[in-house]
Amino acid sequence: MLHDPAQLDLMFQALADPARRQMVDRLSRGPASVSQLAEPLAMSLSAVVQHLNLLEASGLVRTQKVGRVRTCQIEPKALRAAEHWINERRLVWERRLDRLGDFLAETKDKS
Amino acid sequence: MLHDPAQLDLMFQALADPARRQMVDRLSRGPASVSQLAEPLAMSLSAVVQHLNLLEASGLVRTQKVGRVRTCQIEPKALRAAEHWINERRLVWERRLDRLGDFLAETKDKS
DNA sequence: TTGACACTGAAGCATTTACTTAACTATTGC
DNA sequence: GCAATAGTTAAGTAAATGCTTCAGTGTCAA
Repeated sequence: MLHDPAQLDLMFQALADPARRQMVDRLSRGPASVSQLAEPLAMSLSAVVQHLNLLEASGLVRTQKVGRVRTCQIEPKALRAAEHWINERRLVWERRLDRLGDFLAETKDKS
Repeated sequence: MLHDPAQLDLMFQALADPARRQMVDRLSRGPASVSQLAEPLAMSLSAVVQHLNLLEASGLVRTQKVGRVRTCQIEPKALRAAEHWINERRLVWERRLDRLGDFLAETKDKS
């Protein structure tokens, strides 16, 4: 379910926005309420809630409401999925380059 | 220069689109021309060029034109930068959880 | 040199995004 | 109870995005 392309789509889209990345950054240092998340951002609380909803839909952030405060925290599994996608592609490419290097070295030896 | 926030912004934004991720995926398996990139995509060549320009501006893809064909390839350094951003945040969070776990285990011992 | 090929660029258009404000609900502390 | 707090929801809007089509520009091959 974590490698579901639709979910991956939501995650990368969520990470595409600077404000949302700032929120993720803040949350990486520990849980926070909606207002705490909003504090450093130059936008209305409402806008922050909308960003937060996206982050939650993407699976990157999990929240729970106790009383009137909603506490947010990072979901490292989701982060790992995005990380994994990138890593995979990079490795495929780099292995390719290695093989190419080996091939060139070999043909050079034989010349 | 790779951790320049503006560049990071462009990279995540570039990765947010499914078509562009598909292009990166294709390129991870080896270089390709614009038409080759376009082939599996259900959109005009022109649209593909526009996506490609974004990918190039983000630093994720490098291209060079020889004669009339533009050959594209992945820039693994850029991929690594995006990967690194995510990894960093995830690790900070997970280290936090570990410390919290240690703390809880300790206080439990003392009870 | 002529026609096909591989793009490129500009203009236009529909949709989505990132906000805003304003009105509202549910908790909490006094 | 009542005001302040914390968040939610809806509606509206301006700008950005992801396309399209069409009219090019070079390059190559016969």
